[in-house]
Amino acid sequence: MKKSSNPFIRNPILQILQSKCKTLDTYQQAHAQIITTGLILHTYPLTQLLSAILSSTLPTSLSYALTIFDRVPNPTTYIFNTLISSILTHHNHHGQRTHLAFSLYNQILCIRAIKPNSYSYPSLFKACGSNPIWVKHGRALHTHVLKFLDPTEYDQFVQASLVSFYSKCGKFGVCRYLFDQISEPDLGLWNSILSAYNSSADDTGSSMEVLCLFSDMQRGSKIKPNEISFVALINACADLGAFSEGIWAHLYMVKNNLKLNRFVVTSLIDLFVNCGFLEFACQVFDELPKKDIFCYNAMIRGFATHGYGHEAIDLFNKLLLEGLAPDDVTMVLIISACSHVGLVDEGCELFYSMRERYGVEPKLEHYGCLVDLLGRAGRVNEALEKIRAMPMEPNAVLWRSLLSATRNHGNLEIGEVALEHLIKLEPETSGNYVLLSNVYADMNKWEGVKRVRRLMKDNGIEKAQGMSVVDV
DNA sequence: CTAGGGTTAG
Repeated sequence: MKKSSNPFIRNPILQILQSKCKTLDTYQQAHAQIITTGLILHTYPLTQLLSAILSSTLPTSLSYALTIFDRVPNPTTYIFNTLISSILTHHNHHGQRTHLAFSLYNQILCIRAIKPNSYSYPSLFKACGSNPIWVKHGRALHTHVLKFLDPTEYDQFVQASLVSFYSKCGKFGVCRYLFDQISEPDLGLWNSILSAYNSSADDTGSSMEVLCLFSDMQRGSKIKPNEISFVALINACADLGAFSEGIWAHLYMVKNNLKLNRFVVTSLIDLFVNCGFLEFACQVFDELPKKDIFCYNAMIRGFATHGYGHEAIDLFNKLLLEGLAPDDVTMVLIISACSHVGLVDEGCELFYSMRERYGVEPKLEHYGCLVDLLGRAGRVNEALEKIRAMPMEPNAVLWRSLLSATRNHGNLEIGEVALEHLIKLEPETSGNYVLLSNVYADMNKWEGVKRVRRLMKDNGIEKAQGMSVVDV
């Protein structure tokens, strides 16, 4: 009933906008008609035009929309809100337009006749959560919510976006506090708290918490979990290795006709891989019609961690054939898969071509793979050269990888170099001193042994029990 | 009246 009160809903010009109009020309024609018919003076048609332009793939869409907007004499909150969320959802890759969205929000505050409403906030909180630069602004925005929204406006959308925002900046206590204040959370809110505990997965307690929350949600029985809820649940099961709970989730989804979409399948692959059922992982992977890089990465990781390096590499080639772009994670997985099956040259080749061929900038982890690759193959000198030529500071993982290569292939000199660096990076780890001392002993460098003992004393390290530093 | 939230790997 209420929808029919919108007099513009069946307007043919607007219907053209809502259909697929692809070229700039089409938008300009619609724009011209909206002006000549006077529709431009009405908020709704104007907003339709703006959001159609902003959701298009035209390279000039943002500036075009802003040009139109600049000529609007008295923009309403509704227009601002649409503009803000369209910009954030369609033009905010890498967060480069968050600033623009905030300046539009500020304009709402500056215009005396209007004020923000509950639609103004969710997309802004979402943007603030996705980039640490904007966390401060998100917190400030929270105070605005309390200041400008009256309790009836403070709805589940705003609350869900707040819970999710605080979870992305690691404030899980705040998430829980906000969530517990809500007497009847809707599905979106349940999902935001489930995902919040899901992403704090550094302690297993939070995965247990996801299982508990999930059953709390079901106890009320008013709320039916959807795909998003199950992604959180299955991820938690994967983290805990809770195979039977995971299987239950999988079966529930199938029985209740929930879609095994790419998010769900990725979490199922992790579950099955972590529980040691690689065949199940393959099965859900194969049955997924539209795979993205995340699914592939999960499946490649599955093969690689179970020792199937060649299958991992085959899958990598399949992903390329499908026209998907490998990302930095793919490259880590695939280079280390090469390393594990002894395809040293192939691995090096992948490393050296990753920037040019796949557009992935080598990061510290990739150098780690390279060092591992060369080190396992006994090319210890070469590995050291690579570490020295890296554009960033090598970390302890890298030096340790080199160290273990020197131990497997008997190279005391480079072992010494690696340990010197390890001791600098981790002066607290007594084992490093012990190993270095042993290296010196093996080399008959007794003054080295003495130096290590002095170094230990200077750094306040006691000999660990059961380990002996060679006595001179 | 119209608009907004909750999903992806070491």
